[in-house]
Amino acid sequence: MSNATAITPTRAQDFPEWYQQVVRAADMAENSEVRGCMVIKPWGYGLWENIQRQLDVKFKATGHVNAYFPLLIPLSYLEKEAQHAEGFATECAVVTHHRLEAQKQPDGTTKMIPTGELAEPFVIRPTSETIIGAAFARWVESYRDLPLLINQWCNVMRWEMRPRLFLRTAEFLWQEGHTAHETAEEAIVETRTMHKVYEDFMRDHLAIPVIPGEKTERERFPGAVQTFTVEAMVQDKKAIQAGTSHYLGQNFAKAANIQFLGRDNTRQLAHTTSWGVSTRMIGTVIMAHGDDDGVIIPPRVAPNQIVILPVTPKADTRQEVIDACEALAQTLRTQMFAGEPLRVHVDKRDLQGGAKNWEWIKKGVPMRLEMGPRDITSRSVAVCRRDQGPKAKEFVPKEEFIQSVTERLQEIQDALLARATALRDANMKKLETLEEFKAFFAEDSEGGFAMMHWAGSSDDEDTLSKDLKVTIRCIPHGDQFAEEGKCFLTGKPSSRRVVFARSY
RNA sequence: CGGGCUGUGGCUCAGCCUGGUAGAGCGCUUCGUUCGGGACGAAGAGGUCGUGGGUUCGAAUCCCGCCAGCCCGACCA
Repeated sequence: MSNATAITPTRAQDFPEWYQQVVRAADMAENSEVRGCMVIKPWGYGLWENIQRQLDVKFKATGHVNAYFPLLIPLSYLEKEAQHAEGFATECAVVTHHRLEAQKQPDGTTKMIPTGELAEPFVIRPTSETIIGAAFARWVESYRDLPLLINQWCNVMRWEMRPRLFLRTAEFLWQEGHTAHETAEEAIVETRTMHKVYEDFMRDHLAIPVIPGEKTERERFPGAVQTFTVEAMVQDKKAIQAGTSHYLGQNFAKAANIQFLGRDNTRQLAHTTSWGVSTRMIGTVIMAHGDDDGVIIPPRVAPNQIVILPVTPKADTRQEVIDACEALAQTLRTQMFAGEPLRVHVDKRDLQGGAKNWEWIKKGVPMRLEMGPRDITSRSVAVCRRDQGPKAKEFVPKEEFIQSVTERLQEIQDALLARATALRDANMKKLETLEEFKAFFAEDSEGGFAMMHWAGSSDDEDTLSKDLKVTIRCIPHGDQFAEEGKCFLTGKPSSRRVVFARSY
């Protein structure tokens, strides 16, 4: 029995269900017994580790250092910045007690009763601006203490009503950068620098082209002066916000009292920024690159870039084949790809070859190698690329393969980026009128990114959001968006197009 | 937080209307055949049917309470 595709349903049939099935088939994560929280399994976590390590290099290269702050935030801290507090109020988990009392029940069981109520409750961090701000206030006295360039890798919790693996979970992993600066100019440069880091990372490491831009007031981070975003398009033509960086002005410095004595001997408030990406990136990778046979992971971030599948048709040559595979793996591991040693795995499990092969296809390992007795004799390997069909197979002389392996991986990386770029470009349209706009986002139409002239208000945005379920994803940077025109809704003059889309 | 639905072996579900103490497919184990390959056959392991109470000779099945989860909205990295 052979299915046409490994994943049912296909993307075209039911994209959300396809996504769930792909995550499961790739063994990346599962829903846990804790509502809204997921178990990230080794294959999914391995991807996160690579994202984390590679991003961390970029953070260090731009002058940041890592630190760690408490999981629990005093409730009063959240009350310091009104907009911020309001923004997160509906999704906070609150810790109110600090001990349990074992209470024997008549039926012999034990119940644990929370006691020891806290005088001031703690909130499990939904983000750490407030508590890091309090630390910054202690650390900063003089302009000589600035800038502070801190990053934290941690978990946060937002009590989401409708969780989905990786895309929206109650607890998720992320990094949050927090910086404090002497001047607004410096803080804005920092915000833009990190925005660029995210853009580059998405493109060069995850093979996902993004549209960098600024959020409108309505979509802005609560308490921020400016929010920058990188917006990616995934295969159902919806937008997903992949990373944000915020220029916070002096709002949080005021709230947390981050003051310093300036060069002119006056007391001044610092200018702060924050920026982050989360495990949502994994969901973005899956939806951007996956096909009807499962996940496709870009080589640069794949937990294993190459899996070697020993072909062992006869018991008496089995060990010989496995030894040859191990030897090849060792040779490959001495090579570097994008600055890191190749990650090669030999799958020696005693399973049927076909089942094993399909397992790795569904997991999205970029390259599979098959080696059997005949290949040993002919000194060749069978090479299968995940960005090509499941049956596509090229027999390559072993030495030639070893010489060309990193180029081949780069080809896959490039092919994925090219494919994702083509998809995005094919679904980005410049539209002029409200009628065109409505047709573009009609229930039965494909949708995509609509580039529109816009001069409407936040209320206008609200209306469009309610009626058509579309939002302004960003006011994009870049010359191709700069042109004179008239707002499609209000008719007011506009000098730049904005990007509208449905979003995750 | 509003509206709808569902809780049965690891997973997906049937059985419930018309009460008689459990079934299928997938997965798992073993054996055999096959295999440059997501195969086939046979045997087998695994469930106090979410939970508490009620009706009944007898409850997965009927009634009431509770709990949990899912879907559709509002919210969101």
